[in-house]
Amino acid sequence: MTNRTQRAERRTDALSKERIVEAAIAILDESGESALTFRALAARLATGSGAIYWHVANKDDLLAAATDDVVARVVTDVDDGAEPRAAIRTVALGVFDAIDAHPWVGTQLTRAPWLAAMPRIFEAIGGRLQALGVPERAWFDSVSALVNYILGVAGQNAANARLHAHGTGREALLGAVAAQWARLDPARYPFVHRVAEQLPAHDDREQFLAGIDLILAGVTATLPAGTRTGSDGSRASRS
Amino acid sequence: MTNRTQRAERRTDALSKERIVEAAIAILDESGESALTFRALAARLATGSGAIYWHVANKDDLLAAATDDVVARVVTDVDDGAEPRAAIRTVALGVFDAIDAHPWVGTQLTRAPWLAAMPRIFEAIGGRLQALGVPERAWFDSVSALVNYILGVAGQNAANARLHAHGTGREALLGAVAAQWARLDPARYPFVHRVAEQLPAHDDREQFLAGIDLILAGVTATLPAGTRTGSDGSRASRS
DNA sequence: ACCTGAACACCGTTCAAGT
DNA sequence: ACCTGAACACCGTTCAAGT
Repeated sequence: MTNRTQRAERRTDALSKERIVEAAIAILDESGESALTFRALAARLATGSGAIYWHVANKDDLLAAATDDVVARVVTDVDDGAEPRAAIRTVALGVFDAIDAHPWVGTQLTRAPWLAAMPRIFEAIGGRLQALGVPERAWFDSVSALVNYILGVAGQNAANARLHAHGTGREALLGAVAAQWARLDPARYPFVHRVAEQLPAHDDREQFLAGIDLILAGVTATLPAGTRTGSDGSRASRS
Repeated sequence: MTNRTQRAERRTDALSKERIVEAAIAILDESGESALTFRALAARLATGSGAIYWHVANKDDLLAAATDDVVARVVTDVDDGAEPRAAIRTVALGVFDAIDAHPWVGTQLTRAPWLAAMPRIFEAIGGRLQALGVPERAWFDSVSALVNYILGVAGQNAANARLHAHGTGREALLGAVAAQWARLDPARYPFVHRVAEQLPAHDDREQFLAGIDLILAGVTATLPAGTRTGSDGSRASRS
C-alpha cells in the first residue's frame, strides 16, 4: 500500500527516458552533436553512464527519441482548414525551421529516415496532396519527392551548422564557397561561375520555399485535366 | 642525377594520396563505413597509421577525396548532344547508381555538400537547365531543388544500406517499415496506411526518376510562355 | 622527406557489485 | 527494479624516433 503512494510520489529527479532525452536535447542544442557523450549525459544527470542504459537501448535509440520529440512538436499543429498547398508549405517550413534551430535533427533525419518522425511528416504532407486532387497511384511518388527534397535541404543545413560550430560564420562560409567556385576553370564550369555570384546574397529559407513551390508546380502540372484548382503555387514569395 | 631517375622509377608500392584513397575506397566498398579506420587502412597498406597522416590531413579529408573520386567518374561522361531533360535524368541516375554501388558516397555527399564533388553535379545539371530555357534568375533555385532532392535520396539510400550491412535484407526492411506503418492509428495516419501497401512493391530507382520528372515538370510549368519545348518529362516511366 | 609504432585522450558499451 | 563506476575494446590523432 505504502509502495503504491511512494511510486506515485516519485521524486522528479528520478531517472526516466523522458528526462534522459530532455537532457540529451539540451546538450545537443547547447554544444552540438559532438558534445553528446554518455559521460557528459551522466554528469548532467548526476548519475553513472551505465544507468542510462537501463532506460535507453543505445546511442542511436537516444538520438531517434530526441529527433522524434522535436519533429512531433512541429508537425502536429498545422491548421486543418488551410488550403492544401499553403498547408504543405507550412509543414515544410516547420521542418526547415526546426532543423535551423536544432541542426542535429537534420543529421538524424537523413541518417535514420525510417524512424518515428517520418510517418508524421508523410501524413502531414500526404494528406494535403490527397486534398489537392492527386490521384492515388501518384501519392507515393509525390510525397516521396517532397520529403526527399526536404531531407536533402535538412542535410545541407546540418552540414553548414557543423561548420558554423567550428567558428566559421555564415557569411564567411558562403564567401569561401563562392570564392572556391569562382576559382574553377570557367571553360569547364561556366554555369557554376554564373551561379557563384548569386550565392552570397541568397536567402536559404526563400530558396527552400522556391524548391517546394517548384515541386508543387510539377504536381499541379501533372494533375488529371479538370482537377486543377487555385494558384499553381509557383509564385516567388517575398515575405 | 641518379636521384632524378630514382624518383621517376619510384616503386609502385610507395605511399601516396592516390594509393591511400584507392585503399580507402576498397575498404569502404568491401566492408562499409564502419570498417574504415586508420589502423585497418595502415594494415592494408602495410605501414604505420601515422604514415597516412603525412599524405592526408585527417579522416574527413580522406573521405572527401574518396567521394570526389567516385563522383568525378560518374558526372563527366554524359553525352553533350542529348536533349536537356534526358541529360539531366542521365546525370541524376548516374549519381543514384553510384550511391547504390557505394552507399558511403551518399553519406558523405549529405554531410559535406561543399566538397569538390558538388560543383561537378551543379554544372552537369545546371548547364542543361540553361539549355532548357530557364531564365537566369531562376537558375539557382532550380539546380538547388534538383540537387537537394538528389541528396535527400542519397541520404536515404545510404541509411538503408547501413541496415543491409547489419544483416537485414531489402525485403525484410521494407516489410518491417510497412508493418510498422500499418500498426499506426488509422484515424491519425490515414494517408500513411494507404501508402504502406505500395511500399513493399515499389522500385527505388523508378521512384527516384519519378521525383526528377516531377521537378522537371515544375521547371517546365514555370517557364516563360513561348519557351516550352518538347515533352514535359512527366510521364510515369515503367521500364 | 618520409615512415614507424607506441602513446594519448578520448569514445560507446558492459557488467559485477551495490541498494 | 534500478543505479554505480570501473573496466573493456575500441577510436582518431600526435609525436619522438628512426631511415
